[in-house]
Amino acid sequence: MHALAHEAPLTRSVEDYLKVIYHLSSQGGFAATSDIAAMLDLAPPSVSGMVKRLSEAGLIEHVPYRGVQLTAQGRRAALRMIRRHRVLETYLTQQLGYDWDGVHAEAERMEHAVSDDLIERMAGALGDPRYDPHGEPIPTAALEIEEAELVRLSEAAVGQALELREVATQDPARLRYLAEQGLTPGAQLVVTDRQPFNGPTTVQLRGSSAARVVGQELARLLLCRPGGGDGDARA
Amino acid sequence: MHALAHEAPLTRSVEDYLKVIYHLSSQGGFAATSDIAAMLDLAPPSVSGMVKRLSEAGLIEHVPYRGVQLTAQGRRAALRMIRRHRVLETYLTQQLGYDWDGVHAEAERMEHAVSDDLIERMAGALGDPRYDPHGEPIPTAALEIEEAELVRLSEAAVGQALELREVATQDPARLRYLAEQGLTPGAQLVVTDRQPFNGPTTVQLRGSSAARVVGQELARLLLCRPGGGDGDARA
DNA sequence: GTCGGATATTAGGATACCCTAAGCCAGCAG
DNA sequence: CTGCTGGCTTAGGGTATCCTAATATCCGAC
Repeated sequence: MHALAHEAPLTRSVEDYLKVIYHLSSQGGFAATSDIAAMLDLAPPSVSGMVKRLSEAGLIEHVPYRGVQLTAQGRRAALRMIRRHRVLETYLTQQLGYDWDGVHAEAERMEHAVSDDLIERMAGALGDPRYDPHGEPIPTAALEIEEAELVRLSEAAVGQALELREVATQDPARLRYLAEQGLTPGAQLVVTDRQPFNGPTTVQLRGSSAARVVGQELARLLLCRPGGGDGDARA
Repeated sequence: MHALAHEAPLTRSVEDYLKVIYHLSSQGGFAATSDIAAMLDLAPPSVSGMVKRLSEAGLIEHVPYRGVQLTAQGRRAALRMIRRHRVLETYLTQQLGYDWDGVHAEAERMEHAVSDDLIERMAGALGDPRYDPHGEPIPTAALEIEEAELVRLSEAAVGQALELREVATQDPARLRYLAEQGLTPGAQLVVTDRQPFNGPTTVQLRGSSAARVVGQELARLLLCRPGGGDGDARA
């Protein structure tokens, strides 16, 4: 009989913690408290305190001096916030004229305030979108999320054809620059060159037949699906 | 040199207090702390504490044992919240299919979370509406609000032609019932009868040629403009 | 003109969250 | 295998908001 069925509603802080823990632990297993602190711009002791509360609430598992991981319950709560955020970003962009680089902050505040009902209405009005403006997959209402096999542009082999799928930053300046370069989700590209020692990657943009040189920092943010759309791609 | 130009951003609680103080003091001069407590569903001492902070912040004037009034600054902050709330209600109703009786709670939460920019985008998308779904006037972006001369249906003279302008409640059950009766803003009506001793008012609905009997409690919520629309009305 | 009850305020405490400063632990350097 | 350093946690405060219980004030009834 569902032990903690009626949890108290989560506070804004808790929702934010869960979201960053989700992101930090999505690759490796544990999220370090100092990384959580850095992401939320808090002092590490504040995180230790919250970590205790979260693990008492059954939302995370804490291994002292190692880090934290989400429980199933915590993961659900995190995915719910991610769905909210991404639906909001998509709605604000498509319906209210926000730019993809300015929409993050607004969604960040709204995601704590709106009802699930509103989110579903927005999603419905948009035809249940599967990706947000940055190309990130939107969890379904049932909180299932697509786990795509994406490679960072910084690691793609020279000669490979790719489709740009995700731009993994919310920084407005970087987003604006990348958009100017035509590097938005859906862009078809071929890696034509990479300089050694973490040097820049050069890509050919299909459609515009233009070349772009992308430094390593930005190339790491560009998540691509191999075999982009045409050319020799077959697989 | 604008003394307190850069006030700290107001908290949600403060925003809520200012809004109810605005409503409570809009008629008479002072809002009583017990009335504020009742409206916000708080214990009176909590209000006393907040009242002290608000008056230190220059948002209200407090006369001990009498009540509070908004300062010019507090009034501006209250009107800003009222604009936000009413724009949100209008947007949610017109763009996302909310009913006029269900929209209040959603707007109540969102009004604390969204940016002014979003409010103006929503207002723009709606063509800068002047009234919300309940007929209440929406303050302009410059925070000017229409002060209409409205009479309560419960006090209108028998025989008078009226236009229903505002429905002064947010209670979903009452709103739903009134909508079923065709009593929504814009309805044209004529008072045909009133029973004594705070008895019900009977109105004739133009257009539907139907009669409605409205008890005193509800009739007090229906704010009307005299000389409704047609018939002998000329003024 | 004083008493009593309603209303308001002060006193004292709880919670959730944040911080800085001080102490603890794990694992690598030697 | 010992000691140091950096990351983590505990200790101790601070703010904002709420509460209950106790006290103060106002005002109409008599």
